[in-house]
Amino acid sequence: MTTTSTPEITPARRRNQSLILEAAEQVFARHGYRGASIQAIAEAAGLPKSNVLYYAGSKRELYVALLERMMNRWNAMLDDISVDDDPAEVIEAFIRSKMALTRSHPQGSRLFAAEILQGAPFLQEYLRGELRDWVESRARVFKQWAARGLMDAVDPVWLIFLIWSATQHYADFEAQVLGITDRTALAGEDYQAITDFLCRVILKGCGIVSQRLSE
Amino acid sequence: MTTTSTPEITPARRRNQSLILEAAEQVFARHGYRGASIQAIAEAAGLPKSNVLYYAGSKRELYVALLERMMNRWNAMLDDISVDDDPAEVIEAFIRSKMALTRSHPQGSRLFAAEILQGAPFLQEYLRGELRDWVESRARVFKQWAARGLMDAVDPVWLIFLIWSATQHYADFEAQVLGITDRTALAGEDYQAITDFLCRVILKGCGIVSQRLSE
DNA sequence: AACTGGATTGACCGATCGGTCAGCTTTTAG
DNA sequence: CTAAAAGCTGACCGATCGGTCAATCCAGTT
Repeated sequence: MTTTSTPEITPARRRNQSLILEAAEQVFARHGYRGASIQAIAEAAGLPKSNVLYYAGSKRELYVALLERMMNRWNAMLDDISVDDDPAEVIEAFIRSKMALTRSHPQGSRLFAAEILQGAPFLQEYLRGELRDWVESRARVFKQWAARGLMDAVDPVWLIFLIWSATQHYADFEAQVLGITDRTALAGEDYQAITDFLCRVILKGCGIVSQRLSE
Repeated sequence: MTTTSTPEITPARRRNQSLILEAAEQVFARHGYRGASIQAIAEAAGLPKSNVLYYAGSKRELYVALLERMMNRWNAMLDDISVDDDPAEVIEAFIRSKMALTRSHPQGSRLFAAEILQGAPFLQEYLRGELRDWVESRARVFKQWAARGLMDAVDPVWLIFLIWSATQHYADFEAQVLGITDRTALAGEDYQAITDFLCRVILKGCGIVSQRLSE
């Protein structure tokens, strides 16, 4: 009620909350919901366990807050499309923005993967609601493009899953990618090369001719 | 005495070991190493906790045994190739066998994913050794094919990751796939359609002309 | 100086964790 | 048959789990 209007409400509060969120995202992503312990999160944040619970409320609330933050990032990426758009542009932008999300928020991506791996107990509703609707609306446009001869008549849903999986892979399986390529981290140019590769193969593979991707 | 006329060496032993392995694979895949509890495994197997430990020895031993079983399945899939082989045949067989593994052993695939998600603490050596060698040998052949004009000059390692991720997705993200497609399980014809889709898009996307994939 | 309301944390709770072990039952060997 | 071996499991152990709480701390305000 009696909110201090103009200045900073709580200087240290935001800092600690941010510390906790980042630490929790890391631990939940690595060990899943059950495997994560508040003690481990507290140590990663450099705070006592009680302080983590003071800000987070409970383990469940903390986990849900992290999922919501990640789904907001995800939703911010999903803009609408129309039949009159250029398939090449739309699908390339789709691949690039998904890859950018994977790259900018690898922990969040892995958190999402861990949630799905354990059967999506907290995201069932989102998957069967919002996300399904979004996929179906895209699928309809893809089919219209195919009918107009702008791309091959591939199943749009499998295509969307292909793009999701191929990009998501570089967050979820980072340990494998780094181990096999003998790196300690993927550089910006690596992400650039991978994104270009995926755009090229997927667009060509679906018979989408792009005037912007020369070669 | 009059129990079995069949000459099995250990009747109940194999049965219980099998029960435990299947139950453990399910629980480890869902909740990761730390999140899995022996109690949960025991309940899934329908045995008392002590009995699980009697056969498994320890949680770690059980987990390692499951990883080894899965890596054996994986290795059984990896046959050698030569420059003189047909790229279309080899890569299509690659996609199909990887998809068959995903389909026949989804729990094992998810177990592998959970292991990689937590930073591959038990599989580091395998990834940086055997598997890296295998990828590099394949990569060399792919490059030779490209030099001979049999396929586009794409980076072979990104291509291998594309195939792995696109197929692995249908085990690891099964909950998402089922939620979005409004199914309770993927049917055999679904797997058939997805596999055909992936072969078609990836082969075409890499500029590999196959005489067997008509249309 | 006294007051105050949020921030902080050590101590503690019952539940569950992985693992041990003594003792029971069942199977096998002689 | 008996005895030894193997299979099995309830009871229990110290450690850790998520969570609570009372006590303390601290920056403003009066």
